[in-house]
Amino acid sequence: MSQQIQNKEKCSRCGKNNLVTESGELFCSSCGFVIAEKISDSGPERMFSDTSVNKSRTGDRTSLTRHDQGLSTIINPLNKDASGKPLSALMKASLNQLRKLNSRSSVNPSVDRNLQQALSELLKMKEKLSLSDAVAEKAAYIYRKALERKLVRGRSISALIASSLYAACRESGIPRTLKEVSSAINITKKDLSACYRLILKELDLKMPVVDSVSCIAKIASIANLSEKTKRYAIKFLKKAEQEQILAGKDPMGMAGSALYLASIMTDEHITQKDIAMAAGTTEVTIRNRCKNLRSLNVS
DNA sequence: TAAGATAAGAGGGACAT
DNA sequence: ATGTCAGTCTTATCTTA
Repeated sequence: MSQQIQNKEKCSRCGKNNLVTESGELFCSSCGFVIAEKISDSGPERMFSDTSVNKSRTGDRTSLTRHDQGLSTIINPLNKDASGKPLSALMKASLNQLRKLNSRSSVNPSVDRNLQQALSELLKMKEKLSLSDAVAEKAAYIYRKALERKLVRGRSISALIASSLYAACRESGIPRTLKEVSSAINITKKDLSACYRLILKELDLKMPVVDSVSCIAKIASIANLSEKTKRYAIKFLKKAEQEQILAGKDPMGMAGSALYLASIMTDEHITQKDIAMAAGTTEVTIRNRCKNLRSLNVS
């Protein structure tokens, strides 16, 4: 899902004409300079089943705040996914079930109430985590599927909607950690991850592994690191990928360590503590990952 | 003060029972 | 369904340069 979209502007650092947007960040594919984060995705993201097709992307809120007026807007009848590709037969089938659920829920006060509460929580989280509408839409969609599977029974709405949002982030390749999401809605990381795994299992979702390279941009901007350092860090990660030492490791930890080692090479002194803070992990983890990474020869 | 080392504890996956 | 096992990450504490 992480398609790159070319942009016409020039990079303000290297001047080249290679700006792309990916994972909600606008950056230069030549030098890696990040021009803006959290920009709204310019790709196709919604289709409308009603007649008002020409709504501006940046205009009014649409389906998210209209849960009480008509759920049908969120599931378009075209059987296309967010990027406009046709859906698989399996997806079509589940969409049909979902439409049935929607038509039923308008006369089912309990489901309706649940949705209202979940969506208002979702909006809060979306603001706190600075996420795009597209991700929120995706999260709402996942949540409805979870509702349909009766996954709320015995679980808190907060946990379920939070894990839906986390899943949406993962699917979109936007780096948000379990920790960030869980603290945005005041549930424990443990609950969130348990709920997230349940959703993956029950809904049979397949998530891409978090790309540690995309974590680099995030950490580096928090820690104020130079482009040069970032480039070295990416080299480290590429090498690490070849050597297959990335598997099973926390991507934020890997990215943080790569940046740390890179910052030594570029004489850009940053402490392990600061890196760990920026990466949302601990110094110990940074050190352990560094041990793995040090055996690699990157020049 | 920063970095390295060590140990205890938690949570989750794989696998067997 | 439940238990065990190996591997990972986190937290806390101590040592080293």
